[in-house]
Amino acid sequence: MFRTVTCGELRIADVNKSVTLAGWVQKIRKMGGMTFVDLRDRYGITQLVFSEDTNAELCAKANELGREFVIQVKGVVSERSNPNKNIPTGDVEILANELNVLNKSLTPPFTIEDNTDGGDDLRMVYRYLDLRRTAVRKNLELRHKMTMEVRRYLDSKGFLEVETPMLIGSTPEGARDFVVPSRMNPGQFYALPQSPQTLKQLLMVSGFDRYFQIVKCFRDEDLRADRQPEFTQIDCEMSFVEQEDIINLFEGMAKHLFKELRGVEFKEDFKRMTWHDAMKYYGSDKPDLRFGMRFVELMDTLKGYGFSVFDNATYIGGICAKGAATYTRKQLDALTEYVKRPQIGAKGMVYARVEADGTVKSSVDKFYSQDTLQALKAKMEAEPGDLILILSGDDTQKTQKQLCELRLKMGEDLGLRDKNVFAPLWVIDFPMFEWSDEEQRLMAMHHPFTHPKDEDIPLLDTDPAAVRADAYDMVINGVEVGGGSIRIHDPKLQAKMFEILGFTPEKAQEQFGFLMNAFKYGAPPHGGLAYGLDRWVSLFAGLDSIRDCIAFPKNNSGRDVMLDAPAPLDQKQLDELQLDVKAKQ
RNA sequence: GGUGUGGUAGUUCAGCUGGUUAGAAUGCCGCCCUGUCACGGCGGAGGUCGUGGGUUCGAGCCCCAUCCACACCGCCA
Repeated sequence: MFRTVTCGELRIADVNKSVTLAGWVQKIRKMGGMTFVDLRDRYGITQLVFSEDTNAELCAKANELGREFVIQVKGVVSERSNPNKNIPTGDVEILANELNVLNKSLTPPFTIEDNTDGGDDLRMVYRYLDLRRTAVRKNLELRHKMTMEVRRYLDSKGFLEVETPMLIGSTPEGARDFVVPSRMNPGQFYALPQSPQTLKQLLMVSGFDRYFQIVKCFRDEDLRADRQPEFTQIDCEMSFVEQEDIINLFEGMAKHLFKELRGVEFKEDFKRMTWHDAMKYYGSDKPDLRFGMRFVELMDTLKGYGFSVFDNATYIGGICAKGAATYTRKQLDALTEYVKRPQIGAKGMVYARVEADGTVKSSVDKFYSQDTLQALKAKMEAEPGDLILILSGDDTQKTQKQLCELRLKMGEDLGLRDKNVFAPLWVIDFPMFEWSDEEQRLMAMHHPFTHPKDEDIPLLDTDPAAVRADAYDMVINGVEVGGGSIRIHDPKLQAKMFEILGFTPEKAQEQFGFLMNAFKYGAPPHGGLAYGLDRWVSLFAGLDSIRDCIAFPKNNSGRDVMLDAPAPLDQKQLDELQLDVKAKQ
């Protein structure tokens, strides 16, 4: 045994015990005749004391230690004369009588502390050192706890965890696949799953009526702070259920997780909002409901008064920022610049302040009488001290998206996006399809197996773009933490979907024949959902990036800077795979 | 594919209108210090200013190209 106790467990009650500890040297404080060493492992920090009076030779040895040396210490637990209230072990220290250096260490390139001096880049290169830091380790501990609670909850509800293969076939639709060449089948490729979607549906056909899996998924698309090329889903599917059953069960799971991991109890049902309302009032299919500032449509109020920008607009919308009338001209100009950035793309912004006396002062005063501005105030339900911000444009959806960005920015600036406040909701009734300019055809908004709303099925023939789906997303604080749908289990309806999506019957058979054939053998009605584990954990941990809750994440361009992957292959490997690599342009 | 921000000591950053020997903090090394816990004191070492080119009497600073990182747009059923 290298140790009898960890560095986080000794207390005042342990005084006079002889113990052996092992861990990393966090810090050495030399005081002349005595030396203090902070010994760290993942459980905590324990102070070791070496004194010239007691053992000069041992004290000299301790003075030779460096940061991150791995050592083993034997000694006696003793009460401190000066306790440290900041750490749980602060009442005791170890009077060392034996010191073994198990391994030396180079000086690490950054400090292993909560407030490290290391930048993101460097910490990723030395991720194994970064993971020694409490702040990062806590995130992985939370992740562990979360997967344990998920398994506990779903097991209690009768779900079976079933593994599905990582090497599967490429499917059209959706994201770009990561592919793996097959040596035994030259010129052919596996694809890594974007999700186990079709496999879990096959499990439903097999009669596993409650399935789940905590599983890696792979999508070869450009990355963001909340997107990794490989990420983890809590993937679930159920048979003999309707949308309501799924929503209830997984809302229950969300509540369970909030309670167990954050101590937050939701007594009420989560809000539900149709996709249509989410777009209308928030300009987003994942609205952040931690604050108000709902959009108010102002076409009737402001159009037709000679202000050509509004007169020519097909959409005019405003938000009311409570108490923000104190914004200076400089701040308003900065906001205007913000929405005019190419990423947002607004042409400009109109603002109106409600003064203390109730009058409205706007940036377009010369076009509008005070009466009209008072009508604006009434429509916006604005009060003295409020600031009204207005965007307009000739593309309703685009303008609403811009207004959404402005709303989020104002929410941020006014401190309304508190990380310790959670506002969950279900967004329901998604459109079945969306038009793709690139492909010049309708694409499935969720995926091609999504069941249309029964009452909209007739529209499949007449107006497919108007069809709504039995699809639902769970959104918390403006983050899509999960989503799912009722699936089609009728092969005829599925064939019709493929037809609308532009598949010939032959192509559909080639790509999805396995699924459609399976459905011929008695597919139960089924549906499911997948939660994004990484997003949940980062939400619970209050992180800005999901990278911080992944042990070994990839950077912005999909590289693992620690392993230096991806990398070229040896010619020998390429030959085996019968692959030719084009020279880089 | 696009937009923006950044790249200076081991690390995090400052560096003015282009002008002497490029600074601070922290880390590291040495000496001192017997109750520290962000210990303290004194001293020291440490630089391809991302890379390549250009403008200039003179470039960390200006221009062009390029690489890398981060954020975002497109993209991500």
